Amino acid sequence: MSLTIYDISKKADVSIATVSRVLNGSPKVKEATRKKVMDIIDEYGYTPNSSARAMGLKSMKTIGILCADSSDIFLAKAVYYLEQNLQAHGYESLLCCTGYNMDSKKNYANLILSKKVDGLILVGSNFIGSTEEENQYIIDCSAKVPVMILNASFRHDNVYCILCDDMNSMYRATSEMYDSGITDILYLYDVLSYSGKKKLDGYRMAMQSHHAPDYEDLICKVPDDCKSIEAISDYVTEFASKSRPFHGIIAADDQLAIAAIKYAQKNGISIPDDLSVLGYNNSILTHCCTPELTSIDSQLETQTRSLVKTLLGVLAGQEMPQKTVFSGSLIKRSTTNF
Amino acid sequence: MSLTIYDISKKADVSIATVSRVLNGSPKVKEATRKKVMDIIDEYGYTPNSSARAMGLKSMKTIGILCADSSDIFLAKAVYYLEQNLQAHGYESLLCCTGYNMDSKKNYANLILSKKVDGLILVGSNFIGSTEEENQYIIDCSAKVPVMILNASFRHDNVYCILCDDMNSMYRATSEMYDSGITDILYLYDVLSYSGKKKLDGYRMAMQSHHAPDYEDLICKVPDDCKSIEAISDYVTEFASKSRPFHGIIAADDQLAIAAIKYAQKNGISIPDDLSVLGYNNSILTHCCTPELTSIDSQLETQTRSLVKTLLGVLAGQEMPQKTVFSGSLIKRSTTNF
DNA sequence: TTGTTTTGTGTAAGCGTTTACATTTCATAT
DNA sequence: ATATGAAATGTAAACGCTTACACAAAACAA
Repeated sequence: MSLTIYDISKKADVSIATVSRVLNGSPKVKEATRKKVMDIIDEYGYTPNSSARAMGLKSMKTIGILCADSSDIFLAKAVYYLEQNLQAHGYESLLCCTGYNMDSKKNYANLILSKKVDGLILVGSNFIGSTEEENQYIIDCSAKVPVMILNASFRHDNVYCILCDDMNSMYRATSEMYDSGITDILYLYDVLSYSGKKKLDGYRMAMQSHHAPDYEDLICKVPDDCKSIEAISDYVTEFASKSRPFHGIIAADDQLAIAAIKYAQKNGISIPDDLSVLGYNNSILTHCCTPELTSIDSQLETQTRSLVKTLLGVLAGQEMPQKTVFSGSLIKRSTTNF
Repeated sequence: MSLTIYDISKKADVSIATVSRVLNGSPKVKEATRKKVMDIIDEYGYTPNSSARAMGLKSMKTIGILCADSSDIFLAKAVYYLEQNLQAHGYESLLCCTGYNMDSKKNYANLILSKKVDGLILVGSNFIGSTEEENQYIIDCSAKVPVMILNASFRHDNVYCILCDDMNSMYRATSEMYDSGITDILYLYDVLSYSGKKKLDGYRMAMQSHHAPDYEDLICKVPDDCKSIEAISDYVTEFASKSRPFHGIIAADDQLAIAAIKYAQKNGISIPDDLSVLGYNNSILTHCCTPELTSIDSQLETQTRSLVKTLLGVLAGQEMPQKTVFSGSLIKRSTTNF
């Protein structure tokens, strides 16, 4: 059995309060005592029990992280950065992957409602907005702990959002492609999460403001059952066979963009001469294809740093901005000419 | 402030023991009482405090997961599967990313030694073997909780290993390439983790058993500072300019293989006609390049399922196999001819 | 009825900490 | 020496839960 603070106190011939003080770096301990206690601790290898500690402190020093699927390249990066940041500030993280089917939200109910966490981070915009019930859920959580949302906006007390201005980023990127002379741009997306909607809005806004005709015909939604790159590229092929010609594809994420590249390659379309392709997220996938993929970087690392900073501020009782917006930047590679 | 079991007991006009029993599904509660308590709980939205619960139960129902970098594609998948499996069995997971620099092992010391976890999972073979001191660390941990190691072998009491027979997988893949007529095969690797060593051994063994001449000259270690795909492919170009010709590249993981493909493309070498390329892990990257990458699948999902099953068995006091080995399978795509 | 199980519920101790408050020790000023 | 206050340490309650044990109620047998 593990040693307790009590065992240490006896061995060191002091009270448990003193041991606790040493452990917590209280200034009111004589140097000699501190050393004596520390020596015993080192010798016997005592480590505090954090459940007990949590009871005493009424805080777990733990943050819950909810994300749909931590094996998704983008989300995995986000989770990783968050984890690193939290750890650097003495917090642990409790990861919980909810999956995309929102009805199984009881899954993560467990975590949050067991309220051992001091705060909650929702990673990815797919937590927002599908149904009223879901939003209510976030509100309920925010009643117990501060809720941080990465990559989506949600206005409510005790809810803080850190995000990239996806709409604007997409607007600018689309405009840039348009201005370079490509006026028939296909927009490729799958699920319409919060940020998914914003991106689509950005595309639409850009096309509209350039008076592009009938761009709605070039908006291609990949069916839900097309998950693999191959299936997506097949779907694009099918879509292209029925739609009017296009010379640009803007995809809602890098994986879709890769599928677009595959589509072009299978159909003998040359990139970027006959077709420009643009991805989103600037993930490692951009380097894996040939030509390498132009993509929009949403500054994920900066966002996560800001998120943790905000969260710590909130936990410390400070007033913090409820919404922090970063702007994405276009990383030009070889699937585009501009 | 959150409600406690005490509040509920008063509202329901029963004792806290009864509430606790209801909560824990004890059979010795009258149906009427159970309903009364449940109604109150639902009405007021009580949720148990898991720190307190952990103190009572002397178990956190939490498993610590240690991995170097959860944003690595392979590790992220592993972590995800583990998380899912644990959750399905009522356990939570505490993720801790240690980074690759082992001297900062104090980082994860925190986690384990705070022993709130019921078990520990080490994800990835880079936890094993570099130094004696590191191994000692694992032994120390295993004295407190069962230690599960994914993807590496380590023989010790209370340590359980689940892994893929990387050596054999690599041996078979190399042999298959060799037998297809490609006898000058370059082996590309970066860090030599436990499984990294095994893979290299497998390559060597295959080359040796086929009496391939001077294959040691074709073993290419990427320097530690070559992290990006681009840097790696440049390094391969440089290596190739000095080495004798080769017509196959076997890489220790998919990312290295992608870099190999990039090398070929930059130098006008046609894949698979002039050069066959083989990756490892069968990650999503295999679908991103053109031609698509032949790779070895190490059955990660099966492994993780087995790991969790073993862990739960150990926690339940059952006798469990200390070592479970799966074998990888070659997934043939278009970077190879065989 | 009375005694004997069986079943359901309550009481209280314990889990390992933190910390307000009480107490002791010690240095300094008188 | 003695009083005084500061510094160091100890005592004990609290945190919210589980559970062994004690006890009461209900069900059954005689």
